[in-house]
Amino acid sequence: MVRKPTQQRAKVTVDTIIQAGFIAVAKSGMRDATTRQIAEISGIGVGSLYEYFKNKEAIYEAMNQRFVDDIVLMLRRLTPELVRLNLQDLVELLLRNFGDLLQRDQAVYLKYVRYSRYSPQIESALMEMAMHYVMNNPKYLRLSNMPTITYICINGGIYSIVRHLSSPPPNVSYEDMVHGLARMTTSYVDAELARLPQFPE
Amino acid sequence: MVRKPTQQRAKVTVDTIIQAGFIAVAKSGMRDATTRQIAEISGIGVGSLYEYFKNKEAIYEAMNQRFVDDIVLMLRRLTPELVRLNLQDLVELLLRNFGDLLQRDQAVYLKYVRYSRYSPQIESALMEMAMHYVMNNPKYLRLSNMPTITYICINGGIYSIVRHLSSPPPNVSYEDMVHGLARMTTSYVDAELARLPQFPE
Amino acid sequence: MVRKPTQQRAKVTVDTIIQAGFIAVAKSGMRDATTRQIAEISGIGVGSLYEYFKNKEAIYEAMNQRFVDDIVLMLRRLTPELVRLNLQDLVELLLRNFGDLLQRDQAVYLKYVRYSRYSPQIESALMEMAMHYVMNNPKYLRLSNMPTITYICINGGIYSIVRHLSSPPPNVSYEDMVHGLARMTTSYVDAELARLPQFPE
Amino acid sequence: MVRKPTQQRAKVTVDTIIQAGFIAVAKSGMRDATTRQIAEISGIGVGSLYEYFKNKEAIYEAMNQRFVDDIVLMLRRLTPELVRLNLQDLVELLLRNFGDLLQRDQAVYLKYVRYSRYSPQIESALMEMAMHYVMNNPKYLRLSNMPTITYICINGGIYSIVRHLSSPPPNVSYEDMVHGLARMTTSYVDAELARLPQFPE
DNA sequence: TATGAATGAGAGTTCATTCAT
DNA sequence: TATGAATGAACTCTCATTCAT
Repeated sequence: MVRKPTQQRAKVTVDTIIQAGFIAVAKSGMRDATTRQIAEISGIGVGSLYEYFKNKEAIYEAMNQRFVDDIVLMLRRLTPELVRLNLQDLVELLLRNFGDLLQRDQAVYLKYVRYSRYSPQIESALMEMAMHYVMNNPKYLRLSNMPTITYICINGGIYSIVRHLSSPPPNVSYEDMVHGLARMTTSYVDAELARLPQFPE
Repeated sequence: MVRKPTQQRAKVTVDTIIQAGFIAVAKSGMRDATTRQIAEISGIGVGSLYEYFKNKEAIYEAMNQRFVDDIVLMLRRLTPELVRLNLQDLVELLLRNFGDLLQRDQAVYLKYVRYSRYSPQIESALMEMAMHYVMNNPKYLRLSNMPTITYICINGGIYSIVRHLSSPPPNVSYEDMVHGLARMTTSYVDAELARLPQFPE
Repeated sequence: MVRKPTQQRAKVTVDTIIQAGFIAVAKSGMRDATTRQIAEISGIGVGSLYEYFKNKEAIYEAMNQRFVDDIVLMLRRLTPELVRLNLQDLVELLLRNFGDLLQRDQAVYLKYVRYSRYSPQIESALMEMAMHYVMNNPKYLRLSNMPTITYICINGGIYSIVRHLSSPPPNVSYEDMVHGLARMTTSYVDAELARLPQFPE
Repeated sequence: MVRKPTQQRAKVTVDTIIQAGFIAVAKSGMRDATTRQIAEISGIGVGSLYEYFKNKEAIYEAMNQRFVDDIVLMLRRLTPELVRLNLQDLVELLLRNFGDLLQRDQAVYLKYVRYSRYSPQIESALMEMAMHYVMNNPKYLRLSNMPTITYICINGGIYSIVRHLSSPPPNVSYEDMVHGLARMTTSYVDAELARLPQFPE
């Protein structure tokens, strides 16, 4: 208790740098953000950056990891609740949480997401959640083209929301988007279920 | 008649540079593509680049314009045919044409699209096409939330296709994507129509 | 004749840079000479350095090559004359020429030689000369320990001269050195000859 | 009596740092050895380096001093024995001791010697030894060009040995070197004696 | 006294842009 | 008009040195 644990001080500094990285990228874009800029925003010297990260690329990698971790964490936390909802509510809750994540902290994630490479970890977390959902709602088990449906709804949904948040058009509100995407998903899934030969739900 | 008019020679050189720009960006990414590289691919001197473009940014802008123009041109050409199709076929034809455009010339557009900013011109062209379609298929006039539907289907559809072409997952084929997106669109639209109070079609 | 050949202009610039490199190293030492300094002395921009050399190390390598080439050239030019002299005169002529080479151009070579790695090319050129000499003076053929003698006389001689030129002691003149090294060589060789069993020369 | 006097503890640390300096320079060269590296090898913190030395340069100076001291010490210890030997044996004994010094402790001195500036202290110690030798062997008193002879034999001898140890050539053994240098010295000195006008020994 | 995290000047290097030819 | 050698601002990264603990 006398002196601060080295471990923790370093952790804080690393966090500060990563956060500064997001701010710099949000401000200047990934291409034009400089190590000096990141150092300045962090409030530390350029040299210190290199005490914690091998090089600039390593900062970007840590940023990406942070982003991915935050999304995965959100998904894991939400899953127990999601699996109990109907599809419409699931999509709405998911999108709202996703939107909030993107917009917190001056929307740095929203601005960053443009530069982020697609992460298999996010993919896995989403798949895991989907599997839990299907296990709780076995009627969807009959859908043979689940992968396609999932791929389309997830990618289309995420991108639509991101794009909408980034530059919202005048005639479509965020509420419209959330409802719309939820309805798109449910109607698509229902239509696919309806096409199945027998035993309609 | 012996030598080509200056105007046209210049046009050809500009085209060459733009095409070289796409190749350079496809190869090195937008951040790492250099003017030297573009000049080399073009087969002209670095200095000459600046005869035709104010600076590097101007080349990127011209590239974006070329990309946008090609898409808009494709849309305009396709519209007369599209408006006569049912929704399912419309989406499929549109996506196939879009996919072809992205993949031609060593898929430079596909690699470029990651860096392209969203264009209101493409938006307009799509809206225009949609309007023509609705005028030819008046039943859709009753949909009050057309903007939302369009926004979602267009953005979601385009992004899903781009992502799929860029890194196709093992368990979803391109055919699956095209059919799936078409079905997603139709079922979504049909569901919205079904929700309308009276006079079902 | 109308325009300067590109080849030659480049050659001149490369030479200028190499020469500037020697001046910079002479002034600041190899460790503290900077690319900026070399550029300034050359009278060209920093960037231009990299038009002609991959990196700083490449400049140092070119400097070393230049140094080696100059010594080898001197040796080759001198050989026909040297082989006709007696040992005493050979050593004196060689050392004087070597001394002049080191001291020309503000003695940049003399200051540089401290940092130069030993070159097999110089070694070869000296050996070649020695072989020519022995062929013209067959009595030395009887020396079985020629390699040792050569190694000692060459290394010892060169280093003594370099050190003397770099910081001459008050009580030994350059003339003393030249004579002394010549006499050292001859008496050493003569002594070795004298030790041989029979047929004194 | 329980804990060592501060004075001595400091002495030990200084020694450790100097030794670490030699190891670092042997490993990375004088240009690329860093204070961090020296601290690491020492097993002490970077900051502590500056408790004992004003700056990096001071460490290098202490290293040089240590090197010089070791050589001078060796010379002083050897002198009583040397002055009783003939020239041939003197040179051989001296060179063998010098060679051993350079090669002990992973040959750090041998690797360091390349960077060491020439020391007047070593010079003096050698001169002192030479003077003792001449006083014990008065026949050499007649040599008027003693300084030149000494300068040449010492510099040439030392450098030849250092270079040979650093990269031994295939056809000259260390024994060859020691004998050769001894013979070179004796024959040179004898020849100079022989040139003197009268009273041959 | 001992530490090592923090510092920032300055290193090597790149590259969009210019301009004499 | 076409060129590419020349430029230098600005980048990433290193490391001798400091200082709060």
